Amino acid sequence: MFPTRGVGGTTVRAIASAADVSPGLVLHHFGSKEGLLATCDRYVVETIRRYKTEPLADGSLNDPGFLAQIFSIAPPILRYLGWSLARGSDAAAALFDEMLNESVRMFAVAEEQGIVKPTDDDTARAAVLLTMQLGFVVLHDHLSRALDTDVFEMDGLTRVTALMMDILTYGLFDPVALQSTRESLEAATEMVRRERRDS
Amino acid sequence: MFPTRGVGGTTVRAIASAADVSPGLVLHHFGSKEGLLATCDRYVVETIRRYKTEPLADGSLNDPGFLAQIFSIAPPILRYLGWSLARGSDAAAALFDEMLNESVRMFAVAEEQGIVKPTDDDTARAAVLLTMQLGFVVLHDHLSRALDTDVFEMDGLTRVTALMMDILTYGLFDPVALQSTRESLEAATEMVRRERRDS
DNA sequence: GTCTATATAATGATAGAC
DNA sequence: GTCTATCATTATATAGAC
Repeated sequence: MFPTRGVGGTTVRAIASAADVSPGLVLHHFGSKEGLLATCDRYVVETIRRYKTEPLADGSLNDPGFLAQIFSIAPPILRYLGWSLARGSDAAAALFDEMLNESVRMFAVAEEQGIVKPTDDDTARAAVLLTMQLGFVVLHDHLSRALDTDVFEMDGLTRVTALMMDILTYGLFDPVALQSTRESLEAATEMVRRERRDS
Repeated sequence: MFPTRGVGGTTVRAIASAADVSPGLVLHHFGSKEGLLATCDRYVVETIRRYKTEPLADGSLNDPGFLAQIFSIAPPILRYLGWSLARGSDAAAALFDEMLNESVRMFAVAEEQGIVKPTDDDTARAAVLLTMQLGFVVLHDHLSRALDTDVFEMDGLTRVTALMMDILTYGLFDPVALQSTRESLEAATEMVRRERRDS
């Protein structure tokens, strides 16, 4: 209910009623609404941790059995994760950081093997990549609307993953565009710096 | 205040106090808290629309003067946009759809020019790309933490944009990994389909 | 563990004066 | 346009019985 109605929009009463217990019991267990929220955050993050972190972090979705499991639990868990990541819960932040470390480590290995080209900015590259990969988890609603499929259900998830891997493998922008973007960025930065210096 | 404290956590009183007016006046103007929220949503989306949509949608950041402007207004606007996109406001959804259309159109042109290779799934590719590009807007907090810079400020924004363009131009995964991922996905999908058929 | 009943506090919204 | 005062509602949380 939290991702759907928001934390303010989700009342203890509604939770209790959905669980077919009294509001008092909910508070008795979790201490407070905040306590319940934190427990939910931890539960979801733990679940994902348990089902392995790497597949999302490095894109190496390579075990069919594992994937099949993912498919079955995915929708509600992913929905909550996206929401949790967006609001910046402690648990989600910790998970993000773990995934980033994992990713950096794997890139270091891949670089050594000459599979990816080295950068002078590894952490940043891995971090940007991670936000790109997690983008669809957070924006699943918009993506689902655009594709007219629930991207957290098996078919949608497969389709999106394949598309994403393809983009991240071959790229799709023109090198010329990249160059001109770089130049524009530099020019703009200079422009602003000068303005700021002058004032 | 909405992106920072959430809609439930932002009271009309707090808003009024920040604006140095009475709570009554706020409600008098916007009718209700919901009304104010919707107005904020529209304002931000309108602002972005005015400062052009394309740069985010297609990555063609090519006008230094425009970029310089963006830098100056970016932080609060982008923060609100990310939040708005994540909670799925109507205004943000509309903006997403517009950006997607724009992107699809540009890809069609680019394909004709042979700059990007054709796909059998254009809309989906553009949509996935868009969620990847917007990922950092929604996850800016985590990215900023990882890079130890505010990615909505000029320097961070420049750095992230350059990195993202690079990834989207040259890619960085190994084609071998792509192939094995595809096979795994297919195998997993088959596995689940069989299971579902049997039960 | 579970419920009912209740305390307390805070919120969105309204009414009416200036 | 703007304020003050206030209402009515609703929410979280507590206390105590079973």
